[in-house]
Amino acid sequence: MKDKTVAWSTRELADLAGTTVNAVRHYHAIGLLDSPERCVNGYKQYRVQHLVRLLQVRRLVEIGVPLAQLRVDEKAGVVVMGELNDLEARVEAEIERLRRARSDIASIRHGRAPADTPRGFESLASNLSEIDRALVHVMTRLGGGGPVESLARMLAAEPPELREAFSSLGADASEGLRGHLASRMIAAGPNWRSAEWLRSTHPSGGTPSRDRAARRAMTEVLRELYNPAQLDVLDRVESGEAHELEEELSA
Amino acid sequence: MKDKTVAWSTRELADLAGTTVNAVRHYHAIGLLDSPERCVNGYKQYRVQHLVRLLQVRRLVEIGVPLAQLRVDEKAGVVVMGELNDLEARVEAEIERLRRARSDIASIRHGRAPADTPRGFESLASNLSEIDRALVHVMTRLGGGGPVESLARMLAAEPPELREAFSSLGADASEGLRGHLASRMIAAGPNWRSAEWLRSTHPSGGTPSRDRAARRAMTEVLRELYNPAQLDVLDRVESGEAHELEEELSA
DNA sequence: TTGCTCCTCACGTCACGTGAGGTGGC
DNA sequence: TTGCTCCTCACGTCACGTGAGGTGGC
Repeated sequence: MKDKTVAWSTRELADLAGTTVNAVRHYHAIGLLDSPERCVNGYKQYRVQHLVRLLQVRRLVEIGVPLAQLRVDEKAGVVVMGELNDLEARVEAEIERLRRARSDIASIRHGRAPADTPRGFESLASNLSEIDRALVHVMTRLGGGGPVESLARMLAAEPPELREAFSSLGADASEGLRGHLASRMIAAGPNWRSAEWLRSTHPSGGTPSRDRAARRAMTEVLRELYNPAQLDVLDRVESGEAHELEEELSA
Repeated sequence: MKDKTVAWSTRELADLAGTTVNAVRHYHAIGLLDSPERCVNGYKQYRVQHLVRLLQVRRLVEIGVPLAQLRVDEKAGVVVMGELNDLEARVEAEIERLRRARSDIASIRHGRAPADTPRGFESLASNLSEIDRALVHVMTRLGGGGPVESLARMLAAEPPELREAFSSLGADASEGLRGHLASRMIAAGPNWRSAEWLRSTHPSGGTPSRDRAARRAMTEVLRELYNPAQLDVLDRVESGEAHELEEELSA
């Protein structure tokens, strides 16, 4: 019979294995660690077998194996019930997700943009009104996370004084003012505040019903964010652009 | 007064924002999303303001901001209560952790090693007995995650037939057999089955009491894993090596 | 009447962490 | 007696997911 001169308490075992007493107790609760003998006062007396088992479990946890995939076999010890293949794929996917997050955070910090700025607009966001930012949020999302660069380019190309003029246009702006602003916006290039972008970037990004819902939502959002005069200007810009396109084609 | 011709149900809102109805309800529960008006039948009627708010929250969740750090201000919208600096550091640390995990998984798969093999032993583990693997587990952990290469080198240098001879040594092996095996092991190079490694790799890796506990644990583990004959051989190897060292020094 | 969508609780998940309340040896 | 360590429940965490049980319009 072996001597049993040395035994470890829960804390000692946890320290030796570089983990916590709560983790040890948790592994007992889910059956990954056998109950050790008790001292007269009820204290647990862990031995080498428990330390080895605990180290095996901890190592598997370290590489990301879910505890639910572990079984204990009397002779084989701890057995993993899943494929390392799948585990590696999950870890890989998670790394990719976090890499994107880190890159986005860095861009947001670098561009001094609001924390919720969508990807691709970090350097532009600080120049936008809250309303325009809200529209960008909606557009990028309704675009299905698709090509966001064309929208960013249009935004970057918009002259600041023109953006300011549009943003501050009163709901009761005169016919002349509206017409003038519309002409300036047509001359300045393509209009980004338009559901047109949705049609171009994802002609059929999802199911037809999803597309329809997205376009209807876009129209609703424009109607909510801008006042009647601004909406009128946007209408004129859109039909004006269409008119220009026609002229170009017939030329 | 604005027309209210269009409103979205919970599912429609969730679909537009690319999330789930449960997430939307959760944001209501923790006060991140205002309750919308209800239709006569009790159905929720979400509007543009809710969509914008939801998109802001989702974007912040995407980059990893904990929901507990979000507050809603009537005019400023969603406000982040933490530093992006800290967030970036946390994400960075998590990426590093997962990278190590991925790299370890790849090594384990490549070396066809058991899933719980400690880092650095992936290519050696398949040649070890369960008992030797258990010892490696304990040693790497008690070494405090320190320089594991010297141990791996000693293991790699051990001739397979010698390892086999030691592993299969019966508890009642004769004096002659034990002496012979000890000589062969001394000749083969430094002995890895020894608490000596602990002393060399971390002369003071933690507090003195932690060091003492680690060495005592190591001794206990050896006594549990190997039989009396094997332990006797290990003793002889250790004192023999000391003897050799002495001779070397006096020469 | 059947299916479909919506609603509101209440409880589950995952790997532990955090007290609460009590014991035992110095 | 005070401090310290150990013990066992029971409940908390985080961001939702999952039924259960009921309603309303076609």
